[in-house]
Amino acid sequence: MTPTADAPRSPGRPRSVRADEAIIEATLDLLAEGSTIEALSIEAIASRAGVGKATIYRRWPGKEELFVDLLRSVEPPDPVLPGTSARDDLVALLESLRQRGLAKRTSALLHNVFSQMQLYPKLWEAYHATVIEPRRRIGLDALRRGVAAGEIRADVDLELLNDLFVGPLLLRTVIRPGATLEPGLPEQVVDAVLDGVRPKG
Amino acid sequence: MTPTADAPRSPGRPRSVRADEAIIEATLDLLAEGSTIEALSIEAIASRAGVGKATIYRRWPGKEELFVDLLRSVEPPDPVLPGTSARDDLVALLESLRQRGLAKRTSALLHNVFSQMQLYPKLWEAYHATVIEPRRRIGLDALRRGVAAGEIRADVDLELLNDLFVGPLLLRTVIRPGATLEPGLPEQVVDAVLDGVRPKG
Amino acid sequence: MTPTADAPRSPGRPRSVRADEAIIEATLDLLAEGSTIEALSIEAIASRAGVGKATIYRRWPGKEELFVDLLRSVEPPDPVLPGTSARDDLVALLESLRQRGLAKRTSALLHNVFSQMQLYPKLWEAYHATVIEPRRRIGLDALRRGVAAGEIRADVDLELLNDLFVGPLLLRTVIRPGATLEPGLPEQVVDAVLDGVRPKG
Amino acid sequence: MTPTADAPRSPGRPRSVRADEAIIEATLDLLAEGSTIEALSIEAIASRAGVGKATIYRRWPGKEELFVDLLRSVEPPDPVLPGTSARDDLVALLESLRQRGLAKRTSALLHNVFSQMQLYPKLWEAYHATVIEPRRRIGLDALRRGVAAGEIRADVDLELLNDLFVGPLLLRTVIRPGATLEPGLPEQVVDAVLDGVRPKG
DNA sequence: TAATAATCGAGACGGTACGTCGCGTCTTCTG
DNA sequence: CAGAAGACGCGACGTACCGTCTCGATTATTA
Repeated sequence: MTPTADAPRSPGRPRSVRADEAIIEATLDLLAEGSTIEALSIEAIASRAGVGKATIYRRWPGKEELFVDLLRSVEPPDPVLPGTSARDDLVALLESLRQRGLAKRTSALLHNVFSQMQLYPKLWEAYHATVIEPRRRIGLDALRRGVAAGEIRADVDLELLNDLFVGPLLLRTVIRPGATLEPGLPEQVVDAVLDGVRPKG
Repeated sequence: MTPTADAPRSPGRPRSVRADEAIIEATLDLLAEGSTIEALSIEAIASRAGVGKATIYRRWPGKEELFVDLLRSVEPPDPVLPGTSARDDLVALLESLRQRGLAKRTSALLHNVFSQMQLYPKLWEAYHATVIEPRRRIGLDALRRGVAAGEIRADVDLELLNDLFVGPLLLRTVIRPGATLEPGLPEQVVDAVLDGVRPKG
Repeated sequence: MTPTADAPRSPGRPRSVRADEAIIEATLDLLAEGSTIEALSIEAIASRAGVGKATIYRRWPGKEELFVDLLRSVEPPDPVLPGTSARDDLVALLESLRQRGLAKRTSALLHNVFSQMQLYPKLWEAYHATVIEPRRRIGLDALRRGVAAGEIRADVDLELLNDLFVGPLLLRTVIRPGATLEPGLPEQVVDAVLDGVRPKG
Repeated sequence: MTPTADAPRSPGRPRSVRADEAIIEATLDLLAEGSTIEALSIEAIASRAGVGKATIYRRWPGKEELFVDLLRSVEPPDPVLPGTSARDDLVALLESLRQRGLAKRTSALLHNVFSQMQLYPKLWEAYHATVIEPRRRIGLDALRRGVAAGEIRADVDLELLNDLFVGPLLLRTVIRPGATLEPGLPEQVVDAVLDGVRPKG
């Protein structure tokens, strides 16, 4: 993950750890001060970090890659599912989404970067591949187990079903920031989708 | 809405409607050709539109404001619901969302602009108030009629239910822009949420 | 000379004399405030004069032509030569040059415009044709009369001779602006060139 | 003189000498092609020189300062006088003036830049001190030797006499560009001023 | 211990786009 | 008609960053 991963030890002066830290620190500082990604120039980072521009480019190909590393470092770990039932797994999954949504709202940095991420294709793709997709896969696995266990109908498109569960949370977090993310939300969503909303009988 | 809204008629030559259109058209063209917003320079728009840069800056303070107007200009009109049943209404509502997602241009634009807008609270609020909220209200009304008609359980949170229907479509359009939006999707979503996904019996 | 010269009286609303005056006045004001010709935009003149730009362009094709009129209005009249002798005529001619040189030094406007004139070919040519050339012709005529009267050798190139007389004055006025232009200068120059500077006998 | 004068060696990549030369060369080219100074944009110079605009602005604050340096760079070296006689010295001096006037580039440049310079007193003074004054001094020395050798009357104001010799050449070069600067001109001027133009006897 | 080699801060390089200003022309409405 | 007002397409302004490229000066490892 970090740019100074262990290598076969090459000759010459090694990369400065102080520079690594100074770059990261300067970037976080500038983001915390409210800079947009667009306004956050490599030149500004280098200047703030007291570092040459080339020192940054030596570590990352561009702005976006730097942010990918930055984002991954603050992303919470994948949720661990209880495995007791499909319902429990789905609730746990949505709960972790909810927690992140809450964190996102409290962390200026996260909010700042998240909302701009889609403008930077490489950044978005990297985030998609390393964060969103794995988590989607976890959800699909849980659904498959649910089908196998007879908890979920076998004739439903699981991709769609997954979106059915995740959609509302993501909508409230990303599309409609400010919406409520109250504690019971995951259960509500899961039960509504599992049971349907037609009157019984 | 448009920059040349009706005014008390100021002196001097009036803004050219042809220029208005040329700018909008050029921007949509460039976006449709795959330009990201950050790669979409005012200079390129002006050149493509056959218009001076100042003519653009005379209308909008910057790129962001231009995109908000653009967004509104491509926004399809509110859907007309058949009113035959809650299911039909919801399908019609989601179908209009799907159509919007399909329009390649519109989708690229939505995808690009949505996040940017969140950085400008007032602009986001304006868009929210004039586009998102009315449509949400239409959905909520349909759901209320469904409850009254006995098609939907009375004990469900309608706000949440609305998100349940809309979430998947928005997720696929905005969050996961490459995802499929096949013709039957609205029906699938509506039926899945109405019926639930537990095995029958 | 003025833009509103007498004409065959055309139909429609006549040119406003107030506008004429306002334009001239505004230009002189701006020059007096120290604006360079370059910084003196038509836009600034129009704004200062409370006049539309088209009103200026209706009178003069461009900036330079406006200045030509302005310059001519402050240029002293051609000198009247006594005609008593070639020497007297030349002294009178150079005296008028000297007077203008003195005026140029005292008038910020003249100094300002003169020193920039050469940058504006049309302005310079117009000035050359209407001011410099006629005065040169007057000098040449005086020289020819001197030759005819036997005061000046017949084998001298009169064009060159004229430059010999005028050169020093122009040099001190234009090229070396701080140089002295003391009262007796014209006589000194004329006598030196007429008599030569070799020791007598 | 050049913008890259010897300095205590500052950190960072040093200014490119190739860029220096390319800028100077491009400007001279454009001037030689007949561009007026006002038509000579920094953008055109940069483009012609294959250089970024910033590279020019890094060296000179603006157009004016660039031209001063240019002027000095094309200024021919001070003439070497034969010393055989005052007449020979003066002819040599004027010949060097004539040569300078003939160089098409230099002439165009001189004509264009001279006046501009007068608007910037310090720049003018610098040019005066380093170019004009030394050359004037050379002329004055030659005249003094002429007086000492009995070639020139002792009662003439040498300052004025110098202007008498130099004036015509400068007039034709700077004030009346396009005038003839034929080969024999220096001799003609020197002889005319030395001998006077009154009929002999 | 010396040579070698990759690093460091610094800053110049050729570019692209920025947002502004003025050009000279062209509408619009008002006198 | 001419007036002012001001928008139009155009092109240059001077600035900010881009990502790359020298510089002289440090550090390490290898010989």
